[in-house]
Amino acid sequence: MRHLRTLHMIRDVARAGSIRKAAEDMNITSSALNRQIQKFEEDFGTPIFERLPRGVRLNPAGELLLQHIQAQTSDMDRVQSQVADLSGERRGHVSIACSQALNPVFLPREVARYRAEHPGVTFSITVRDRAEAEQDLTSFTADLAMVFEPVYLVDFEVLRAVEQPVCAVMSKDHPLSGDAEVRLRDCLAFPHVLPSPAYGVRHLLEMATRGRSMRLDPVMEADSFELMRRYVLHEDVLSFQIPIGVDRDLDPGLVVRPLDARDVRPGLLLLGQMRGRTLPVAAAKFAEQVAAALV
Amino acid sequence: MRHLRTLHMIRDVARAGSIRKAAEDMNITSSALNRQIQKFEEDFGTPIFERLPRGVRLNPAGELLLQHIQAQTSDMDRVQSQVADLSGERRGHVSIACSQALNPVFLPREVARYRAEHPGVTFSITVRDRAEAEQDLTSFTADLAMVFEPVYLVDFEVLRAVEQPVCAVMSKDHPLSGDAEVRLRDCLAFPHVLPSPAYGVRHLLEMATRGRSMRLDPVMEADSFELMRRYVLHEDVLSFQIPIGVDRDLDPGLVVRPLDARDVRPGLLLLGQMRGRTLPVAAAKFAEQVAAALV
DNA sequence: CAGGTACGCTGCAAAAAATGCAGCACTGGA
DNA sequence: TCCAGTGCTGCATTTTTTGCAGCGTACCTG
Repeated sequence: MRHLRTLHMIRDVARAGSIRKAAEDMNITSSALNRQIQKFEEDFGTPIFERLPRGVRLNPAGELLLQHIQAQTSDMDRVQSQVADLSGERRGHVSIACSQALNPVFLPREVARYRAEHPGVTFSITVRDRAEAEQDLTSFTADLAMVFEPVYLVDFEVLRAVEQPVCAVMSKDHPLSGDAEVRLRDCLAFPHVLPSPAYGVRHLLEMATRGRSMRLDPVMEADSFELMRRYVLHEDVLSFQIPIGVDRDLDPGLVVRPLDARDVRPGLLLLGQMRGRTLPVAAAKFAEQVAAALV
Repeated sequence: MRHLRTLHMIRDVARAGSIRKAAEDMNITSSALNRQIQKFEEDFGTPIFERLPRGVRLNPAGELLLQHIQAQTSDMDRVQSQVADLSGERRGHVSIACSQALNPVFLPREVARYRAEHPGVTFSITVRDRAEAEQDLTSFTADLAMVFEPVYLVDFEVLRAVEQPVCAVMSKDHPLSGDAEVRLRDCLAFPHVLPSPAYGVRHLLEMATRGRSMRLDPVMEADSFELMRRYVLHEDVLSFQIPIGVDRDLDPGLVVRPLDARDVRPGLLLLGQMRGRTLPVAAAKFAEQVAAALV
C-alpha cells in the first residue's frame, strides 16, 4: 500500500535503531530515508526520533505514532481481507499467540478443520507466555491470543472463557491412578515435576499451597509441558497440566485426574483479541469457530 | 498529513460524486486526480469506484475503504492531539452531536467551564436527532454524542447514562401548576403541544398512551423545544420536555412538573462515543467532565 | 431526434519530488 | 589518538506527479 510507505519506513527505522541500517535493509540510500523522516517530522509538527550518537530512538511522541502506524497497517490488512471476502474468495492470514497447552491437540485440530473449508487461509502460530501474548496483541503481531490465567487484561478483550481444572498427570502405574479425583495433599506427598513460575498452572498451585501446611517441592522444573508429560512415563512422578493439553489417545500410558476444586480453583483459559480492534475476516471467523469449540 | 493525501482525495471524490467536481474543489486538474485514483485502485487490487455516465460512486469495496479512511484520519488527529498534550499544552478540538435539550443550559455551561481551564480547545456542536447522532459517530464527524432515548445502539458506546423523567412544562398560571407531580391523564385533558415523532419525549408519550384510554391530541407539533417552551407563555397549553433542557432562572414564567413515573417511564439521556474508538485528549477529558456533571 | 453538456480517460510535455552520490561534522570506543 | 559508525546536506539524476488538450460516450434538453 503506497500511502503507508513513509509510515513503514518510520517503523523500520525504529526497529533497526539506526537510519543507515534500516536504509540498507530496504535497499535505499540513507540520505533518501533520512529525508523522508525529516519531511515527515516537519509536517507532523514535532520530531519523533531522538538523535543519539550511535543512532536514533523513538521519543514519546514517536512511540505514540508507532502505535498508530501498527493499528493503521493492520486495519488496512483487515479492509483488504474484507474486500477479498466480498468477492467470495475467502483468503487471508490468521496469526495466533497461544500457550503451549493448545499445541498437542486443540490447535492442530481446529486449524485443520478451518483450513478444510477455507484452503486460501494461512496461519502463523507462536507459543508465548501470558504476558507476551498480550504484548503481541497490542503490537498487532497477533490477531488472536489463547492464554491460561492471563495477568494483565487492559488491552485484552475476552472473546471466550472456559474453566480448566488443574489436573494431575501420571503414568497408569502410579498409585494415585485409580482415583477419579485426587487431592492436592496426596499428590504432593509423591515426587512431582512442575512448570516454571511464569505459567498459570504453577501460579494456581502456588496460590493453593500458600498459607497451608503443604509445600511444592519439585524434583524438576521445566518450561515444556510436553517434556513433563513424557517424563512421567520414565520416572514414577506426578506432573500437572490442564486437560485441553492432553489427549488419552495420543499418550496411551498417561492418566489424567482433575484436582479437587476445594484444593485448587479451576483456572480460566481465555480466547481474546486486542481491545476494540476489528479483526480481518479470516481471523474473526476462526475465532468464532474456536469459541464454539471451547465447550 | 502528507501520507493521507490520496486517501483524502478518495474521500472527497466520494463526497462530490464526480472526479471533475472534486478536482475543482481541491484546485487540481481532473486528470491528476483521476490518475491518483487509478493508481490507488491498482495497488489496492480492486476498483473502489463504480464509473457511471454522470460521475462515480463508491462500490462496496470502496465503502469499506471509506470507513477505514475516516477511522485513520480521526485516529491521526487523536495522535497529534496526544502529542500536543505531551508537551503540556492542552489544545485540540471537540465535536459534539447532541439533542436540542442540551442547548439552553447544559452545554453552554459545560463548554464554558471546560474552556475556562483549557482555552486552547475549540468546540463544534451540531444539533442532531437520535439516529443522526449515531451516524455522526460512525462517520467520525462527531467525537461525542448526547442523545435522549437513542434507537440504534450498535456502534454507540455508552459513557454515561442518566434518567430524565418527562416533564410537563406550563405557564405558572396554568391550573396544574400547583401540583408537585402531575398525572399524564390530567395533562392530556388540557390542550397540549408535542414534539414531532422523531423525538424521544414523543416516543415515550406514545408508549405511555398506547393501549390505554388516553389519546395524544396536540394543538401543535413542532421540531423546536425552544419554540414550544416559549409558546406555553402565550397560550394556555401544556408542553413536554426533559428537565435538563429547562432552567427556572432563564424562563421565570415557566413551571416544570415531572410526570408520574407510573404513567410515563423516565427516559435515558446518554453520553456516548463511537464504539472502540480512542478519543483525542480534549474530547476524552471533556467527556469525563460531562459524565461527572451528569448527576 | 439532434445538439449540447458533463463525464472519465489518455498522450505528451513540463514541473515537482524523490533518490543516489559524495562528503561533512560529530561522538564513543579501542 | 584514531577509527568506525552515526545523522545530515549540496548537487546531479531519476522518477513521479501534474497540467493541458483532446477523445469517446452517455444522458438531458429542446
